Amino acid sequence: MPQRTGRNMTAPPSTARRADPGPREIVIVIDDDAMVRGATETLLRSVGFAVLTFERPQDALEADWPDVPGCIVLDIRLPQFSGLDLQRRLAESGTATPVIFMTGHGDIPMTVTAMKAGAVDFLTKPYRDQDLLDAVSRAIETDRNRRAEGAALAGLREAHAGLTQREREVLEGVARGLLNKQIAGELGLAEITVKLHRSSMMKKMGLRTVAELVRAADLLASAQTRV
Amino acid sequence: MPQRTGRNMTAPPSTARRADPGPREIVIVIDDDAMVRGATETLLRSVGFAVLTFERPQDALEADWPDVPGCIVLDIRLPQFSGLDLQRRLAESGTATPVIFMTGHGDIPMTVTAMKAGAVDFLTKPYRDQDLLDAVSRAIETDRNRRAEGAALAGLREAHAGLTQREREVLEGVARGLLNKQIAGELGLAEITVKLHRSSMMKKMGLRTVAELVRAADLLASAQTRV
DNA sequence: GGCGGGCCCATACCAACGTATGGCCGGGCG
DNA sequence: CGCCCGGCCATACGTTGGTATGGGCCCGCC
Repeated sequence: MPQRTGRNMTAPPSTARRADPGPREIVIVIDDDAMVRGATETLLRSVGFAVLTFERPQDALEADWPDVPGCIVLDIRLPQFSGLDLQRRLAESGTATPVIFMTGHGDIPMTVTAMKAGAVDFLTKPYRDQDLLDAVSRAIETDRNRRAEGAALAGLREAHAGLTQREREVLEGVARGLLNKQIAGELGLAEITVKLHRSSMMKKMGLRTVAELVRAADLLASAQTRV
Repeated sequence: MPQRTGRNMTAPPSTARRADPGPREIVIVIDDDAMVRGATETLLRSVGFAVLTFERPQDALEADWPDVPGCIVLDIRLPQFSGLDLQRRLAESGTATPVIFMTGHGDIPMTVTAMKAGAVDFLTKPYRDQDLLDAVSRAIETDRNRRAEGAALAGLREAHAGLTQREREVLEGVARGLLNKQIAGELGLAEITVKLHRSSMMKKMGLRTVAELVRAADLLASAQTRV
């Protein structure tokens, strides 16, 4: 393989504005210590991860990363606001990228808070390189699964948004296992009208069987209530 | 309300062999320090929990607790084997009762291991009484939900076990959204035969709609793969 | 041997589903 | 204004689902 310009990023030489196809996997590293940032970046790059480093968590929040599987590695003690704050803010902004904490002087309550908030791992400095690599690999695998589910859900939500109100009502009735006749009764419609909405709804949602519809409706409902 | 014999357990004066209706909620306390056991038991009883205390984790494993919502509170450092071992053994034996750790001299890696293994909380001594009570309340609530789901699942599994092989095959086909005709083709049967198995299966499973069936089948399948 | 249960199939009938076609209404839009 | 679209309903027809009834086969158990 020929060498690229300078960095070992796997990006085409075309436009360099934004990460277009982007790297395959990315690790966001946040630490106020430049030495740590450099060492961590070197380590992660050596095994093929793309890396973005930030000194301050605010910078990481404002930057937009490539939309590929990844994870965040950060010290729990950081300038401005703590790693726990960042974790919370990320969750609030809908970013569910897995978070790995590392710290040299953390305490147990802090650890418990971080883990309960969904951190996938918590490393104590000094840690072995392999420990970080293992944790990052697991976290990225987690993110990959999360993204697969999220993509399916996003497609469903988009299709659901394209439904008319009536179609949504019929969808809900079918998912509850009601007969067309019963749905018609609830909505004050004729049975034939329900059939029409139902047929149109199934087309728009790309569903072909009641089984698919039930699963899709449950996915939408659970995502609704979780948020 | 008249006072009972001596203890403030809500048990009828009939047979005292085993906890028949049992207390409403139970907390298992495991600690090698008799003072801690006593103090913790007093605290928990004062707010209405039933409490069982054990000095050694082995005792807790061998004892059988009343089958009511509850949780386990234990020190992470214990004689014979550690709290982490106990947590693992409980999981292996199918007991998913929530675990709360408390410790005076734990370290972060230990905390991380415990949390990743599913501990619901991790208290550091000295803790405030209220912290323990809060953690216990949350854990019991978790257990209550887990039990509600488990009971529903157990009923499903029992019904599923009562099906014949053919009925299970038909169930699986219906859950995949296949037509009776298609199921018949896959199984090399006549369509009418599939209808008969299907009808019998729905009766045995206590299901009345395809929607219910799909959800039941998915629950069974997910529980299958998780174990 | 009889008896029950699982398994298989056939005929028959009704209910529910799905689709097509046509008609009516109201509102937004070029 | 005409047109389209969403919503509503009707008739009609073919498919699928659900149940009942009756029959046959095999096997284990009392």
